[in-house]
Amino acid sequence: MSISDKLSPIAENFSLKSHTFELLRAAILDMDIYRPDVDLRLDERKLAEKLGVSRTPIREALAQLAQEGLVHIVARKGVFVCRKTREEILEMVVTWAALESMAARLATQNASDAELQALRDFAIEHSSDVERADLEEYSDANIVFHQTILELSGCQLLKKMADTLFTHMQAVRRRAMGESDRARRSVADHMGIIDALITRDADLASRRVREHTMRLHDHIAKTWSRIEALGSWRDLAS
Amino acid sequence: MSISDKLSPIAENFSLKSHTFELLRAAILDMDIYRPDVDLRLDERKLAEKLGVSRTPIREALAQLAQEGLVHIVARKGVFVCRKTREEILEMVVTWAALESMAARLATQNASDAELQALRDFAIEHSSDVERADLEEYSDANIVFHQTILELSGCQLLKKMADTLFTHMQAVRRRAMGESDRARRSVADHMGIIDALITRDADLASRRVREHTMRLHDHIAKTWSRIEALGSWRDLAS
DNA sequence: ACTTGATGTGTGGTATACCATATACAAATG
DNA sequence: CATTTGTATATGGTATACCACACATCAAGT
Repeated sequence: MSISDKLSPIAENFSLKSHTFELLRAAILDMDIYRPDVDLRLDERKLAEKLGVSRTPIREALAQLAQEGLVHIVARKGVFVCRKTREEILEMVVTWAALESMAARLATQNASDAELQALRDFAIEHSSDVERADLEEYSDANIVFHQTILELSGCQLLKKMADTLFTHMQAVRRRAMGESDRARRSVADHMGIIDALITRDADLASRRVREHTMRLHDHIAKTWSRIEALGSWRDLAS
Repeated sequence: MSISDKLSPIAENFSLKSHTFELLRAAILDMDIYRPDVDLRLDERKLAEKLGVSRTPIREALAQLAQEGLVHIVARKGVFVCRKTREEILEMVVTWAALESMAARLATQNASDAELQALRDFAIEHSSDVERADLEEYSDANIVFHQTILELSGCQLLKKMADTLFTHMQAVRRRAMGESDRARRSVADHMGIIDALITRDADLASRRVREHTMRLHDHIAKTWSRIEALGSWRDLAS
């Protein structure tokens, strides 16, 4: 191990573009875009000034964010943070269900007994979060649970696409996971999923994951009529 | 209908960036990136000169293409067209199966009888292509068939993500759909899928779509050992 | 009062200049 | 001859200047 081995990662693959991209991405995901009074417009020059860089890397980062669907760029009008409609959110959940149910199917085939056992232990351990009404904690565990299934599928693309959907729904999730009876149901669902995985029942695991996620879908469909009223960037297209 | 309705789309939402993006995208998808001798490097200045624009829109378009996974940008090294490994291609097929099987499930619920009947007619009509050994024609019909299922799901996100995967596999598909016995099997599969859709059997339709697509997966897994040898952009990361 | 047009300002789109690094090659050194 | 080091050049990264358009404001005319 020479000294160069330790130093090489420094400044490797760094650029203001990618740095700006990460920064803006995090900032956008962090903001509560569904509050009616937030300003969705992003001013390139102000962003450039705030970040202490020129407009060029800002614009390149924004182009990437637009490709990812986080912002919407209208030529000669401006760039706006994308506020998702209720229908778009529902579609994201459906697509997520599609990806994760396939992941579960693959996991029955690719995951080791040890990995599944570890997942089971983890789920049991955090099931008490719900009893203690520690929903914050459980929400995190819940995310880890689902990410683990994607991971155990062995298909990186499935995980990557699901992760993208996940981050898009981050602002939404803060509100979705609400009442403790939904959490309680969630715990039961998770145990059912794990059982199916451990018994290597691909069809059952796949089905249970799908139905579990679709319950979230139905819940959002029923309880979220208000986002609709806020409108989205589409209103700008006259 | 006033005259302004007809004229409004002119120059609406046009920018050299988006134009360049489309152009480069089409060009990349059109090139046969798996020939060992092709140059995967894209020179910004040469591209700018060829397209008669400055580097700025080129770079913004390239940033978007990188986000989509079509090219890989290495800081201060260059931008290279992404050559997919066999494993990545297989993962794309798996993910595609996940998306389309969910689409089929939804289609049993959302598609009208008329739409399914039209799909059936279309499939029957083009089943003769295989008999006539017109695989070119059948390949196109095959694509339309699958796109229609995505369409009938009523979930635009499913279709959009599947379409993205589709275009990524375009260069691959030219080689995959080969022997006529695979095409014949494909016809039978399609009819089975349509039957399941018409009888509104969600589980069956979903399963048949998945198994149909996974047959392509297994076929690629068996017959494509050579792409592996070509290497990819990853070789550039020393 | 309403419409229409001129004008000014702000913002995004594009071009270009300049900087830093990677790379190749040449020259120097042992 | 091998190794190293300087240097030239090409190329990507960044900053900046400038342009065109959108929009607001206001003035003039009807």
